[in-house]
Amino acid sequence: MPGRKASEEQRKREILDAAFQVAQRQGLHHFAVRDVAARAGLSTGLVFFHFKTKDDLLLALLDWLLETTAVLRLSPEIEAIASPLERLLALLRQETERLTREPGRIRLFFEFWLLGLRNRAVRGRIRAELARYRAAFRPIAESVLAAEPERFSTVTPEGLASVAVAFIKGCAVQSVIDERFDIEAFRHAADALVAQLEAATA
Amino acid sequence: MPGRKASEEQRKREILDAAFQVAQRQGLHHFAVRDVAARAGLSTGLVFFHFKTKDDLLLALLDWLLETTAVLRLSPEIEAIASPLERLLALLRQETERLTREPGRIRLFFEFWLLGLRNRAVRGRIRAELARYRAAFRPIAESVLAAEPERFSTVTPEGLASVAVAFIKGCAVQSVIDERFDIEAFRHAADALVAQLEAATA
DNA sequence: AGCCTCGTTGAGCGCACGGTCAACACGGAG
DNA sequence: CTCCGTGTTGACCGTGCGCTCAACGAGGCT
Repeated sequence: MPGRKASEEQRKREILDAAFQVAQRQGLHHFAVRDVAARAGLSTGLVFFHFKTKDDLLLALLDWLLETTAVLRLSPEIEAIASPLERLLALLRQETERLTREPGRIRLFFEFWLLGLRNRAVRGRIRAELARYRAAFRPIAESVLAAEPERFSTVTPEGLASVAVAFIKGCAVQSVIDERFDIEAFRHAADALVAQLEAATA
Repeated sequence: MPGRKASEEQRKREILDAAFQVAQRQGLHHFAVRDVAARAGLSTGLVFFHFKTKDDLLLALLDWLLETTAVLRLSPEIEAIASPLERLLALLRQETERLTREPGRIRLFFEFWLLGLRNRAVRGRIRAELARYRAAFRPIAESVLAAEPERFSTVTPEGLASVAVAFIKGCAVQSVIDERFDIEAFRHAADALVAQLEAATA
């Protein structure tokens, strides 16, 4: 008897924990509410009592993932770095390291990303997350563009920020599906390109 | 009566055409063999007669997608370009343009990519496709590294090629889910970075 | 004690879908 | 014409899953 009359918030956490484990093991494609309940040691009806529908549960899981995953958010330490280019390098290192440390969370993010193609609510959250991500690169982009305004006249800060995001997401696309993908080599190459930027802004 | 006793190859093409349409409309998540048969105007049993199982049908669809999609293959015209950096620009332009012209195929590729996380046969094909893709950038990467060997001593051609692939895939990750994503701005920013490379190799 | 609220249960309904199969139709070989 | 192989059909089965619901039980309030 795994506890009766638990508080609502506590129960929801238990269920979300179980949902996260099920989603990681089976993927969203084979994500079944029954399995979540079983893993949490609860009845299926109770899960539907707290989350009215499967879609609601998935949305709550996505919100929880985005809130608790530092992967896609900026840590305070990195936000404190003043130099834009050093922030760029720190972000790049943080994200590429997490690809090997927490592949499950990244995979789950991409599962939701794909789900967002067909589900409006999910799509909105993924879009917001990517926009937040790009916003973190805006200071870097602006300082780069300010260094050579005539050469980069047609380049927008948002465009440059989206390139930076593409670096990381594109690395994930390759590494998530291929454990032999050499992330270290990718990181070195990216560092070299940043060095090019430094030469241009200096 | 949509034709009886068609040749095996012809029937398979009809079924694959229908499968492609169903996959594009419903996504692989809701891909049902029944729907494929209905769209092709055939019975469900016949689909299973030509493709023993749903997985077989999906694999055949993936093979067909990779063969017929120039998105992920190099067109002969681009292969003919001698200058590595111009090839890079041509590839970049071709791929970013296709993101707006054929979003369905790119979406389907990513659906298979995700399916590959849990299906070994699919994973093998996706890995091979990404490897082929990186191989196309090897000449560019090698010429860049040869220009400044001491600065890029720790950078491998494969690593630099994977960065190039990340450019494109990372752009797709953002644009596929957000029709307001400004691909033109991304292209301009990427062009500017290539210009930096040119300055370094010159 | 009596009762009301509400967290909790698990059997069960309805449906969608993968896969099967007995029957059938058509064409060609003998 | 008969017979056989093969393309073709669609009803059907089994299963898995989203979701419901009647029933239960543990506090708390009067």
